[in-house]
Amino acid sequence: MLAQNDSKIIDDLLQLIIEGKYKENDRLPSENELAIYYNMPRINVRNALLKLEDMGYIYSKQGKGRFLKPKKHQLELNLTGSKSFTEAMKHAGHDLETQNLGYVKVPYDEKIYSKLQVGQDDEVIKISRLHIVDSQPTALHISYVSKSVFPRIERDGDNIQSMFSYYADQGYTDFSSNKGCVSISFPTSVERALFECAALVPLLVVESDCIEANQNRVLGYTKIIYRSDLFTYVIAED
Amino acid sequence: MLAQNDSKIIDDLLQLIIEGKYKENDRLPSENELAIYYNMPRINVRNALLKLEDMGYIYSKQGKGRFLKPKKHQLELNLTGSKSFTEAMKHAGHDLETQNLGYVKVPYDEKIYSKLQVGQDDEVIKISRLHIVDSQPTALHISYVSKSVFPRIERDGDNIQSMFSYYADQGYTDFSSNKGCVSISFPTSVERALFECAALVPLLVVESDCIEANQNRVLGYTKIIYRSDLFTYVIAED
DNA sequence: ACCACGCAACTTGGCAACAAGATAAGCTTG
DNA sequence: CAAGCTTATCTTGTTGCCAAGTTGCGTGGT
Repeated sequence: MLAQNDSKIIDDLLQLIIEGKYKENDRLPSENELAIYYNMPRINVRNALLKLEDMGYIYSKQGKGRFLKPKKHQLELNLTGSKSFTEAMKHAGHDLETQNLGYVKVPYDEKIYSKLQVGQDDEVIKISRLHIVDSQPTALHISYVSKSVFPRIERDGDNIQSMFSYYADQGYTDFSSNKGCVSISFPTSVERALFECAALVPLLVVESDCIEANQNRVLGYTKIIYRSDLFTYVIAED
Repeated sequence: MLAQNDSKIIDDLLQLIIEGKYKENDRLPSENELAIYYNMPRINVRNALLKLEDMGYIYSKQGKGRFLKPKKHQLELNLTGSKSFTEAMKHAGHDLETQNLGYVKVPYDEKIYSKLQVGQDDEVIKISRLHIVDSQPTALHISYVSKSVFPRIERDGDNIQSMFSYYADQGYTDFSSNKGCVSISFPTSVERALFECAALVPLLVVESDCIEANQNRVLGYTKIIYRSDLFTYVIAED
């Protein structure tokens, strides 16, 4: 599909949307109107519009039409900041709720076990929390910790809200998190359900270790998944 | 489209692809095979596969089948680094070529003019360069400078390879770039052609000012657009 | 005059039938 | 026997038709 047949219409509509030519919940031109205007079969127009819907820009109602989805207001997030996500959101005056999604024992996985610097005979627990900012699910924190470092994790797992607080509770007071690797991915259907987002909304994934300062021991490995369309990320010192 | 009919198949295939169950250029199951397996009409399977194609994971050949697209090897890029993109790539031992895509005078735009701190009567020039790393277009640098700060820009515009070098050439030796705002977007058809990428490959956009240290004057405003699937971004000190 | 019903003209949603390209097996012909 | 053509059967690509939901207008009865 080198020369795509629906790229022109996507370009045009996207530009109109980004320029703000449509207001929230405005009706877009119908499939037939666009088909006539661009002189192409309706199915191509339709595919273009479905793509825009999957990207999260518009929604559709059978029998009525297609409409501009209200734009979520953007949160500002400092990727280089030393503040945790929780602190940063609260500091910016947002209403924050954290849902603990429970924990599971993960089967042996080379990448995760080596990140935690534990042997294959150790047990690794995965703890997931969903952060809801101003009633909007925005970030999913997935942390991996080993049972050897946190023996009581299976008792505490369901109640943890912030990993950093838990580390401190367990006696690890001096630790640092090296914000590490950033990548972009698309949501799985589970993530899509949690974030209440469309299928093609890109996610920004930040992976980082948390290292205890004194003994240089790895406390945990955390993957933070952000809905990329809700944030403007900032790279700068605090 | 709350309950999507093609999400299961996308989930499954994406997991198989990411886990590496298919080798490069391996043939995936045909539309009919998947339709029978998932017990859904072929068109739904087809739409799912087209989505994967647009995401850049697979390619198709009429009459033959669908195949796993070879994965580009990932470049490492330090977002917080003080090195310029050019320096960073060369330093990592990559073959780098920069194509100057020419310059144009831009019509008045509030955001750009205010970023450059120039009046509406000033002229602003947009200079675009495409960076090709190991024969692969990877990043697009778009810089805006004003004619009042760089009077000779229209003579030099076509030959600039690196903005930083040009700033230095023009006598501005002490300047700093605050890597600022990061966001994710999708390519326009022009960008898609330049990057030789699929329609739904997310782009990572980094916007930054360059400020002259002595007089605190804004030299230029630069937007760097990266193909997000070619990089693993790193956030850390050099 | 006014209300109710129905029909017509729109909207998006879904799908089946057909077209076109590729490949391999089998038949025909020299 | 071998070369070349045909055909059957795979693959993906395209198109057109009909279903379903919504709205509004017009008509007919009260």
